[in-house]
Parts: sequence; C-alpha cells; structure tokens
Amino acid sequence: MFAKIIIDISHEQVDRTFCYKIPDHLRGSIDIGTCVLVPFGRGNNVRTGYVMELTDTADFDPDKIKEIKGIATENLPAEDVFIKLAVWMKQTYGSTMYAALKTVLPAHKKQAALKHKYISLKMAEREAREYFYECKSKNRKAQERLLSELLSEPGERIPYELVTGKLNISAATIRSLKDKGIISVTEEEYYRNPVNISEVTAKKLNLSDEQQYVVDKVMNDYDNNIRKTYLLHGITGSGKTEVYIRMIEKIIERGKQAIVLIPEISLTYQTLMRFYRHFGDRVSVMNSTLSPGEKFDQFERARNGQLDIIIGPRSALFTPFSNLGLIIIDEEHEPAYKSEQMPKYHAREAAIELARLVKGGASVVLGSATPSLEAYYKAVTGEFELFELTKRLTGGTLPEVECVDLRDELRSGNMSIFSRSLREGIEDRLQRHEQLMLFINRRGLAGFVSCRSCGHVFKCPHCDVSLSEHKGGRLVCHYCGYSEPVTRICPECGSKYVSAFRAGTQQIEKEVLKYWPQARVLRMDADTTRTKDSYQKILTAFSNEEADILIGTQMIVKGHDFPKVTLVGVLAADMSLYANDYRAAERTFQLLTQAAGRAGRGKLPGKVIVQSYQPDHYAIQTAARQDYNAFYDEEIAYRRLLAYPPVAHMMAVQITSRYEDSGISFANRLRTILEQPVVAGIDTEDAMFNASYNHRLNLDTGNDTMSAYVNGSLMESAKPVIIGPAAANISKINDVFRFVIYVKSADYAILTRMKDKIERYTARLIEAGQYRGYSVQFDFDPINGF
DNA sequence: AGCACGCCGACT
DNA sequence: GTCGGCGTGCTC
Repeated sequence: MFAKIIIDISHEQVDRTFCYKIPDHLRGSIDIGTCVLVPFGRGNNVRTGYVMELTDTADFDPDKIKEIKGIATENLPAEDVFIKLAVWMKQTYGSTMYAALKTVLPAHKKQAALKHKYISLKMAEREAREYFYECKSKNRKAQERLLSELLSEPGERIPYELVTGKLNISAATIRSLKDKGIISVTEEEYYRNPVNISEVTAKKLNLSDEQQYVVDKVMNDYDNNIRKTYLLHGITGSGKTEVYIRMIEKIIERGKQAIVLIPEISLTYQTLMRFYRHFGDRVSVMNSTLSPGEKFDQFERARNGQLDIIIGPRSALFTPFSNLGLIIIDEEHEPAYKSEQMPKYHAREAAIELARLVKGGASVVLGSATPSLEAYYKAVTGEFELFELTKRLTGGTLPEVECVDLRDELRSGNMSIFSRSLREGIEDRLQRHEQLMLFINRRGLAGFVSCRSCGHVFKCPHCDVSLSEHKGGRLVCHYCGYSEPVTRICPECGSKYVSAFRAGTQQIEKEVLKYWPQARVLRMDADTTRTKDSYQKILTAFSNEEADILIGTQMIVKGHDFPKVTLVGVLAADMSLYANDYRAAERTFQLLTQAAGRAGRGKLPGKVIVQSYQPDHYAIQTAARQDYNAFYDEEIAYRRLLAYPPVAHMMAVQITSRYEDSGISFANRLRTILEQPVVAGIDTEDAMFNASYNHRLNLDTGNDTMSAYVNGSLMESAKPVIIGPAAANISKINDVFRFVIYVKSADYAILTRMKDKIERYTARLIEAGQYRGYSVQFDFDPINGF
C-alpha cells in the first residue's frame, strides 16, 4: 500500500523517510531498494528516492500522502548494487535500513562541493553600476552588497560560498539577479587528489613459482567466468603485495577495476608507495585523514572512470566502480575489518556479498600471514580456495625463538620483569650496537587475575573465559554473569602471589633505564603517538638508528622492516590469552607471530625471547614454531567443542537502558522472546521460521564422511543456545547500563530469524509507547566486546 | 536543497 | 493599498 522513501537530497533536514502511496499499476514492481520518482515539496518537483520500507499502514495524515510517480530507470548501476548491499546488511547484521544505506552510500553525505561555483558580472560594468545605484536608492540591501563586491574588482569572480556565507546573501537573491542577466553563476568541476605521484616508476619484479601460480590460477578462473574467494596464506616476507599488484594489472587489462582493503592506512605507508609507483594516478587512496570533500571526490573519480584502483579501509568497499572485477583484503584477520557502528558488518563478508552482486561478478582475494579462523575454516571446508606462500623472498632466515617460563624465574628468585635470558640478550645487543625491540602485549588488560607462582588463572566454570576483577571485590564472567568472591590465596598452590597483573610501557622503560642507564630508548604507545605524525617520526628515528631499544605495544609489530633489529623480547606473552573472549588465543597467536617476524629481517640472524607464565600454551608454542597449521588444528577443535565461531555462529543482543532495574527486566523479557517456541500459524514469518528451524534440526547427515562429520557437529549446535542476559563488559557508559544476551547456533539463518523477532517486538513496543530509554543492537560473530 | 508563504519597507 | 525583496519553515 505505502512505501517509506528516502529522498535523494543530500541535506540533513530531509535525511529521513517520507511516506508515499503505491499506485495500483506499480504494485508488485516496487520493492525495498527500488529507485522511484516521487513528487516532493510544495512545487511537487519530481525527485528520485529509494524505497526503504513497505507498509500497509500510513503513519502520516492520509490526505497529504502523495503517490509514487514511477520507477527511475536511468539509475546508476553502481548505486543499484549498493542499495542491494544495504538491504543485505540490514538483514544480515540487523540495523535500520537508513543506517545500512548511510554506510553503503557514503557519497550520500555530500558535504563538500564537487563543483566550485563562482559569481561574476555578466552585464557591462557601466550598466551594472547604474543598477547598483538603483538598488542603493531602493534599499535592496542584499543586491547592493553583492554588486558592491563585484564592482570593486570588475572581471573577477567571487566564490559562491563567500557570497552566501560572508556576504549573507540568500540563494533567492542570487537567482533573481541571475534571471535579470546582471550576474552569471559559473560552475567549475575539480577533484582533489590525495596522491601526488603520477609517474609510474616501479620496475617489474620476477615472481617466484609460488607467486606466479597464484596469479595464474586466479586469472584463469576469472577468464573462465569462475568467481570465488581465495585465501592467500603467506608468511611475512613471502611477497603477497607483488601478487596483488600483478593480479590488479591483469584485471585492469580486462577493463575492470580493483578495490584493495587494508586495515589501517597509517601503518602501511610503504605498501601504499608501491602501489603509487606501479599505477600512478590511476590509483587513489581513501582514509580517515581525508576531508569529506576529498573522500567524495575520490568516489566521483571512480564513478567517472578516472581510477582503476582504490586503496583504503573497510569503507573503501563502497567505491562506485562501474566494472569492479577484484577485491583484495590484505591482513584479512585484522579486527579493524569489523565495523563497530550499526550495522556491525564485517568487511570480509560484505566484500564477498558485493562481489556476488556486481555485474559479471568479482573475485575476492584474502591475504594474511596468520589467517582468521573464519577464513581458514572456509578454506579447509572448500568454500574458499587456499594458496600457500611458504618461501621468504627477502632472504632473511626465520629467527630462533626461545620460550622463557616466568614461573621458573620467580622460583629462582628473579622478581624483575626481565628474565635472565632476556637480560643477557639485551646486554649483548647493546654491546654489539645492534637494535632490539621490547614488545608488551597489552591486549586483554581488563584485569585478569592470576597466580604469579603457579600461573593459575581464575576462570568461569561455565564459559572457559577468564574472570575479571570488579570494584565490588568479585570476579565476574562477562559471558554468563557468573561471579565469585575474590580470593588472595591461590586455590591451586596456596601461594599468596595472586593479583591482577598489569604492566605498561612506562614501567618497562623505567626498568630498562635502571639496568642500562646509557641505553637510548624510544617508547611507542597511546601516550607518545597522540600527535599527528608522531607515529611515523618514532619509526623513522628508530630506523635511522637514533635509538637502541624500541618499546611498544601492538603498534610496533605491524609490518615494518628494521634490518638492524636482531632481538625481539616479548614480555608477558600470555597477557592477551586470558582476555575474556573466545578469540583470545587467536589474537595471541597473531601478535606473537607478527612480533617474531620483526627479528632478523636483515643479514644478521635474529632471535626472539618470549616470556610467559604459560609457555606450554598452544598459542605460544605454535607461534614460537611459526606453525600456523598446528595452531589452527588446536584452536578449531576448541571452537568446535564450545560452538564458537566459525564452527557455529553467535549473535550478541546488546541492550542499553537508562535504569539498571528496568534494563535487566527488559533484557529478561527479550530472553523470553528468544526462548519462546515458535508456534506455527501466529504469523507467516514465524511459521516460515518454524518450518525452516525444524527442517534444519531434523536434517539427515549425508553419506560423505567429511560433510557428515561437519553436519553432525553442526547439528548438535543448530538448536539455539541462549546465554545471559549478563552485564556487558563495560557495564555502564555515561550512566547508561549495558546488558548483553548471547545466542549461539550453527545456522546463521536461525539467528537472523531471532533477530527479526526481537526487531518486531521492539517495533510493537515503540508503537505502544512502552519503549522508553532502551536501545537494542545486534552484533553477529562479535569481535569487539560490548 | 528548493520552493512558497508571509512579513516588511517603499512607492503610488 | 500594492509591489517586490528577503528570511523562514516545510517537504510524505
């Protein structure tokens, strides 16, 4: 009957839906996402708009509702794809259509001028001057202001913004002067380009057999019209970037364009330069430091065919190329690919969906030295094609890794943060004038509590995650709400060395200077990198050997070459192991592997010393051996056992409330909604859900052993498991209380259905005016805690 | 954004 | 009274 439509005007005041009637002859051909023509405003000017919602009831004065005029046919094909992507996002991750649309159409917010408008005199100067005096005498103040400005510099043109801004002249005044032929408004298009290199200077490197195989396979598939997702698992230094560049070259030869996603632009400056040197001004970059205008212009350049490649963070996915052929996601495992705003989409999944939606389809290439469990799982099960790059091209050998047991150190009376082995190593490097890095793993510093004598960590008995110490003197589990009182005596060994372990970069710096006052130390953490270029400055200084020791957090282990570094010390490697989420081991492995990859990149052999209280933990052991497959096997078994992603899926229902009590009771009400057995016949959607749900539960396992096993394992967890509500990880922000319910199921579609149920419930509450001070958000397969 | 409505000063 | 510029507010 009615359609809620977003009008295609980039202005905040009309940035919402308007309700229109669907005429009979258009019924059936209008769906969510359809681009329609509608009369808008007092003049009933026809504008394009996007259908966001179809409803049977109008929430507006029926007499004032206008009819949809028709369907916009000359719509940009790229835009169409993005509307579909927005619909997919809304359905997959749960958000308003408007939020999904805003995410996907960044060009929609056109704050910056694509064209610069100028105002100049059209009339001859003498005539204009006469008119100016006329205005003066007739008290046409606005016209007088404008003309006086124009006549002060005849022949000059004044920027339009200056006229409407500083001179405070309304558009109506300008229009009337223009209609009288006194002034003319000229528009000049120009694009800002953040890349200032236009020469192609890179020389072609010879690919190794491994690299060449990947390029050939992907391109052969492409030419044979096979579109799929590839996972490129290549150890650090195995030349992934060169593979990307070669594939992009070939995609461009076929008249297609490519998107390259990278986690954080500031961290990969060298990589960026390689792309610039290869593709000159056919490549552009998108990142958060660009102004909205620059961002908009890059999208326009892409739309107009001036670009072949865009490099940027996850939002670069929404670049409106007309013939997208390839999407590359570098460092695919990085958590930055998951959006923290609604819709909480994952760039990897969104890229795959986008590749499916674009005309002719696109290929997706994921690259990482330490692939996410998600990607590797899909590679193992055959959904992605796996490539391995096993040889280091940079020549350096893999470093020797030594694991130190900090419990032993304590037992032999060493209370310092440096083990004897690490101290010797530092001493040695300082004497030989070689460089070293000290890496503190600060992930998961939420205050896990452990025994420094035996390494015992306090864990939740139901969830296998560590407990966090809360102010109230209790240890609390953030997954299920379990809590127990804090004890200061270890239940395992009876020692009194139980504490929430904390250590920061400052303490390490202090400690270093205590032992080696002559050492030149650089420290890199959130404090020292607050200003704009400080990050690059510190790295450059260290690279120029202005310091002997670089101390830092995660930041220092990402993809930088320091040939003089021969020792990397990892202090407290297990800090991130007991973060209270199921991805703790995966993150630890990734960080340690990256840290280890920093040593011995030049001619000198490297050494890594890993200190931890749990040196036997598989994440530490496998990272020390640089053995991804062994890590994967252990980790996937754990995920399977506890039905965590990627084996099963997990939906976090995140609830906020102004009041603690009503928040809890609201959360509990949501739980009962989630628990309710779905009775067929209540409504079609629920009936459909019920059918698919039962169908999935009764599904028989196939004959094939592998798939039978996978299905069998999935079968057990297809029935949704509801955990909570519990207080969120951060239980209160700005006096708003936060709660979370987790639902696990092997079947993503079941979770989606449950999300829809909640959405319908909250919609009903809103209608009844009983939804005061709450908000509900969804996070599927969450990466960041709530 | 873009349009019309209505207020207000100036002129018949 | 009337004409026309200019600011304001609304758009299904």
